[in-house]
Amino acid sequence: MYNSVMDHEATPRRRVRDPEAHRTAILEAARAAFAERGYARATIRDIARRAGITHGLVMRHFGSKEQLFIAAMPGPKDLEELMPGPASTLPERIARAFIERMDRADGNDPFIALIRSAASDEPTVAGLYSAMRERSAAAYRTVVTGPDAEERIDLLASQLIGITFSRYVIGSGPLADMDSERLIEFLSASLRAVLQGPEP
Amino acid sequence: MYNSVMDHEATPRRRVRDPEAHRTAILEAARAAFAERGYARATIRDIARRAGITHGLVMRHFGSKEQLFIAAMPGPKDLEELMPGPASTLPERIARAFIERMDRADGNDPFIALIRSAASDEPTVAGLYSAMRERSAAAYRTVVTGPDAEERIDLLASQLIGITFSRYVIGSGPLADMDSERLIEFLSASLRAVLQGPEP
DNA sequence: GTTACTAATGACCAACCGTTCATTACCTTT
DNA sequence: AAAGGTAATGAACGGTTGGTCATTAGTAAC
Repeated sequence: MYNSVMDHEATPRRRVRDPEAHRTAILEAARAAFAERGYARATIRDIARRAGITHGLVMRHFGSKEQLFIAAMPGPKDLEELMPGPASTLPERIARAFIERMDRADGNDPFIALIRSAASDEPTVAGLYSAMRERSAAAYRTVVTGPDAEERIDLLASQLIGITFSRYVIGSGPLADMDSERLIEFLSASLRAVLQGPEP
Repeated sequence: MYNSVMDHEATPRRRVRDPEAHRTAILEAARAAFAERGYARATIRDIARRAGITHGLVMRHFGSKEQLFIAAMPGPKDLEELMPGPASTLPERIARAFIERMDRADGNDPFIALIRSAASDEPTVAGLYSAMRERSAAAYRTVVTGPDAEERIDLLASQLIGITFSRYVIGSGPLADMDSERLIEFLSASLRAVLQGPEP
């Protein structure tokens, strides 16, 4: 009477006792679920289903949905990989590092999962963008000079954010289908314009 | 026993009979709620509370949450305003039209509300970006020529998307604080680089 | 074979959601 | 003043969610 939904299966589930394997399976399933549905719409029951276990076990391993999200998502290290430190030939290096890393990432990549999750949850999206911007600033502050350096760096980050959504979040259309090398060329030209500033 | 949540108030609510005023109040409240919490997390009860009426009345006026969302959000006209048709001096006109329109918009602007909603809901974000891209293509296809015109247009759209998130969704940091005129100059230079393509 | 430990299960709960609908109160028309 | 129409209310419902917990079943040690 209380719960009209079947929360059980017809035949009792065969028990597999393997906590470590289950833990990693949950993390993988969580990344996929958060990426597909976003944090708010992803459910623990769905994550458990993907991992081939019950939702009670997910709670046992990670305590709460939020702790599971934190455990599944990447830390600052991944951002460092995306935007490596100062380089002499700036635009090309920045463009190449970003595009090549993102193009290589598969569906289970934690950074891709974070970006897709961010598209569905407000606190997450704010955190992601501030992280990307802060990382851009930390990486390029020493090589981007001038009185408006901070603004140029922010414009740089905004370009990366725009590419990210068009190519990796939506995942279809001309930009998504574009060859990596040509995209890097275009992005380099565009970043150079931003870093050099508006010249007549 | 069935519903443990209080769905009523202690003293009966004083009834105000004004369907038109209520309708517009609901639409305003809906834009605010969707912008703040995203489509999925926004609730009809909260929208009704903001509008000063009951959630039953929201259902009466708009039938369902989805229909309310559609009614509250802007149509293609707003995108036309954001990205006007072909112009001779492309980058400057594109940059100016976009930035000036967005900077002018207040918190209740339907387009701002749509963008903020998109940051919290997956179907919405996909719809928004495809709309922005299609509008970019329709607006600039006749003036952007060459074999890779579609890709350049898509890159243009991605830059607008990136600026949108950094400046208008997050709303803080160097790019958000930047003077409109300087931003237009920077964006023009960046768009020119994309539209002209990578030249050595 | 028995015991002890704990991984794993699944029934249950409280809260909240969108939606429905009988009831009520306001306003206009007679 | 009575009636009719309908704007507005709020109780109820079915469904889903994150979280709890008593029970069960694998497994290793003795």
